Amino acid sequence: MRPEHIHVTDPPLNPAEHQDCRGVASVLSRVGDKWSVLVIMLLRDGPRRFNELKRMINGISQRMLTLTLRGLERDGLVTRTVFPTIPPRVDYELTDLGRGLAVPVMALGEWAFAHLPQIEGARNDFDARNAE
Amino acid sequence: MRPEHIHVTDPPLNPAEHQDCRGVASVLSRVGDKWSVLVIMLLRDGPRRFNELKRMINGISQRMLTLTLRGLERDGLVTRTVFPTIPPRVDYELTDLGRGLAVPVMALGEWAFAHLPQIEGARNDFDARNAE
DNA sequence: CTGTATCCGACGTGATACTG
DNA sequence: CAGTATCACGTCGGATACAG
Repeated sequence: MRPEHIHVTDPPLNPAEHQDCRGVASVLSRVGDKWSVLVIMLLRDGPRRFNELKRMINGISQRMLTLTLRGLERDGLVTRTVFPTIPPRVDYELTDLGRGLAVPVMALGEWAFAHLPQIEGARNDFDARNAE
Repeated sequence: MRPEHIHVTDPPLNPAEHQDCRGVASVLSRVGDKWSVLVIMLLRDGPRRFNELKRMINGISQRMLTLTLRGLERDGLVTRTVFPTIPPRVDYELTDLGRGLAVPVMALGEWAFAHLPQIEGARNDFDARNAE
């Protein structure tokens, strides 16, 4: 979920750029992980409770939802507010940063959705050629 | 990406939408993997040979470069052309599809770059609070 | 030069059981 | 309800050796 050391081009890269590269990669890897984007999209409509999210994402385990939300919270993309009631209630809500991230992610998602046929076609062709 | 194609709500989800969701996720996961985006960015300036890429991405193993390029080729994002010379020469080049993907990926990358300070700040705060 | 084959450790993910 | 703890398994990525 959080790959460090990403890449190091030879001489033409100063330490500052190197840091940036790793940082950007860490954000990209968050987008690529299995549940984060899904959670962000669900939170765009407003705050949600833990089990509410769990039910909406049919198929996620309690453990992975917790880990995903912790990761998003750590990056400042989501806030976690606990209501000290019984039974306990915890709301998760997108921060401004999280809503900002949602914009380019949506663009990427829409591109993916629009070109899914092409990509899946290419995969089928490739697999067919490879199977010969 | 439209919400209805992202989340997997419980009853209100037909098989077709579910397929779309998985497809989009597979594209997102490609963006999140360790080397693919980097390779795509390097290929934006034109075709490159295998070892040329390997040298540019100091730190990638031969194995991972091969696997990454195969994956990109399979998805129709990159073409692989072999020159039957001695020694052999193989050129990799972005397809139109690949160049198209580069656009939203760049947007995401620029957002990440611009907000890196905020994200890293949030991480530090979170880790500091957690360390208490 | 451009790969493939193999081994291995690290990590991500899920299932299950337990707690405040 | 909202987690934490533990285990088990599969995949990912790197190192190395070898091949066409």
